Amino acid sequence: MLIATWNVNSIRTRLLQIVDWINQVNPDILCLQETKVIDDSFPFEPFEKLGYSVEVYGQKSYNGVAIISKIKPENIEKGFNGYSYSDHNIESSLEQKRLISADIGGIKIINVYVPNGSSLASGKFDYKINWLKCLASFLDEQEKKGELICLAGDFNIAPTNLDIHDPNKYEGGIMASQAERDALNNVLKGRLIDSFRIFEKNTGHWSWWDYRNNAFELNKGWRIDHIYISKELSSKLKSCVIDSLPRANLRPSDHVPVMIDLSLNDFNGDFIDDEDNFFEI
DNA sequence: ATGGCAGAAGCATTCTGA
Repeated sequence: MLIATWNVNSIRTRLLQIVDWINQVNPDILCLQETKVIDDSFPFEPFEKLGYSVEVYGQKSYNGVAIISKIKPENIEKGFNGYSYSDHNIESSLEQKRLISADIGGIKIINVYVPNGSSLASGKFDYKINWLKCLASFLDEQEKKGELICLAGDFNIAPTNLDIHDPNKYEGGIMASQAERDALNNVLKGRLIDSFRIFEKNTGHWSWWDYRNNAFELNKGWRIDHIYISKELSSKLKSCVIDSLPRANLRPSDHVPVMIDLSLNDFNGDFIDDEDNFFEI
């Protein structure tokens, strides 16, 4: 079962590129972030024509997440459980549309768009840390229920200095601070593992390149898009790849897809092995 | 320290992102 995540930076602007990518790769589940559209205006038809179910949680102009899945998702939840807010200074009525989760093929798929935080001195940074505390509470609740988890999305955090093209320049700053890494580790709590690092121990692998300063051409990127899975699923993990090719498209998203392949005995969909179609820069 | 590039809203320019 192929599970992918992609911050597309506007579903409407990127629609044809996303459909092309689906046709090439044939993922079973695709988690999208930064759809930037209200639910009534989401382009459902192109995905439904390809046989996918579409679940969305969007808002005007900013944020927005969606799950595209061959198997019909069940127990769809949009945002955090109410209890998660109360301890962490986030009003549910002010919630930004950054999380959607569902049960698919026996796994709890949790699709997140973690706030960027702007800079460490910004109020947005406090929001980011509080949002990650809510996410930790949300995962505690899933763990209590005994769920097998796949937590995928744009985390806006480089987990280690190996995940930054120039750590000397950026260490301690936004997306690379100890406070953010601590907050992320408090979500993972050792119960979730970074799929990509099962297979690749070296630096030089990025999922995001700034639009500015020819960052992609110079390969000055960051690895901030991640797929974390329950430890119990690790024996099922066949691969994790970053498909950097879409970043070379005309009018690309600044992020590229990340995808894992899980071999699940009880999965009743198609098994496609597309590893040969992926390249690392 | 700042800008650079991109998208949305909406029609000039501002806000936001990372």
